[in-house]
Amino acid sequence: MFEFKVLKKSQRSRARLGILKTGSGLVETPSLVPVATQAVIKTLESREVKETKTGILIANTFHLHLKPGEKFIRAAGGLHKFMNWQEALMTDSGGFQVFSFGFGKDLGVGKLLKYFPGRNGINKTQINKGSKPKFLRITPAGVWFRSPLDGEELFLGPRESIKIQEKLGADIIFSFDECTPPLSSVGYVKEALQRTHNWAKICLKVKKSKQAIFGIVQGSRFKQLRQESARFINSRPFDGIGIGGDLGLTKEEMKKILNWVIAELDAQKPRHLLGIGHLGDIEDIVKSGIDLFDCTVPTHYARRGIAFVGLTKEERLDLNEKSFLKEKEPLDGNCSCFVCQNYKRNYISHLIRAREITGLKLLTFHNLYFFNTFIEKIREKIKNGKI
RNA sequence: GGGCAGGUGGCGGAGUAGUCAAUCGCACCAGACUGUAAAUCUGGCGGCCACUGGCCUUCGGGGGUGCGAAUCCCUCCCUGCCCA
Repeated sequence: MFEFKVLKKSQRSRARLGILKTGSGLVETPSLVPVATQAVIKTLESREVKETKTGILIANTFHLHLKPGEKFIRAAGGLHKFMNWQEALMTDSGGFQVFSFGFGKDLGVGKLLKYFPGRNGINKTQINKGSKPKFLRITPAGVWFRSPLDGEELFLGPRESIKIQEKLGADIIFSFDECTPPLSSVGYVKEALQRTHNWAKICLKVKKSKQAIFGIVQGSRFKQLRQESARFINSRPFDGIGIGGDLGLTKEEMKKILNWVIAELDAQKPRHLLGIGHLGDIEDIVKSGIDLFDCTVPTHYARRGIAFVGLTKEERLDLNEKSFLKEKEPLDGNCSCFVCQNYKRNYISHLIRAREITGLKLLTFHNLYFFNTFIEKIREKIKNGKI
């Protein structure tokens, strides 16, 4: 069962308020989708995740295929049962790993580039037509990876990804794509886009389950390719649209790219922006018309000791700093999360500095609650016609 | 009282005459992290400045020998271990 309903469209932007109905539960949109790569929000158990106002998670095909293997998860009754998460659930297809274990690893870059031409010895374009990553082999049929666990070769293509995702049994699955790096030439991206589109067709064809499936738009920072990809993916019978790949060098460029893509999409389909979601990005992407977005920032930063706080503008506290040992207030005086109601900065800082895992847990809990509350307010703003 | 070992920057610990303001680790400070990497990466870390360089003050205290010492000599103080 899958249904998406737009409840309200903003008059001031492309922002919209919606509701996503899955077999496992309702999700109010716009919504953050916290990342549970290994079928867990690191440091939290499912009941705690729910207490952070999270209603949907995304797990990862590639990682769960490697460990423990989809057959164990299927035998356990599927991901929901396996991880005791009865709410909505997505699985990412493994397409991002084509980038992160491929060119991303070779060049030591993320999908958002902080390097600029001429600096750090990196030129703007390093991936040209015919370029090949060192550690994996991209073929028209799919991708040969080397297992990061034992070095064994393994093949993941559209068929494999869908079969695995069917066994994992999330409510929403993604088509297998190639996430291109931010240093790609137009020639390379064109080539990769061919593959991604071809794989999208195969994914639709081989899927037998009743799971909803989202196609993924690629095309990097190139207008023609983004538009072409958006039209293509939009024209296929996907239940929703994912937008992936790199989104330029600046926030302005990201907005521009989202506008190119979203202008081509049917309004009734949900749009999921893959891997973006710093606090400072959220309002912008929502205004661009994004309904769902997954991001590791709240959870990943938590494990670096960073708490996100602040009523109006984003502030970060680095609890590694010794000075917090003196502070007797909660992380955020305006936050009503369990952590802010019960623990103070001094103690959390101590836990982080002492490398106690509970510190990571408290920050993870707070950050997720904080992000979800932030987005709740954005939904409120759409409802009230403010954005 | 005697013997041995040793005292280096916040801590641990290199260096044992010039290339030493002094390797390195920890701690500390600053920055980074966007379809996850359980704690990572980058930079700084004596002071001052006209800061791709220069100046000043440092290697337990004091005094020597050298053109030149954290490094050699004398002396004092302190620490650890062993003997009495």
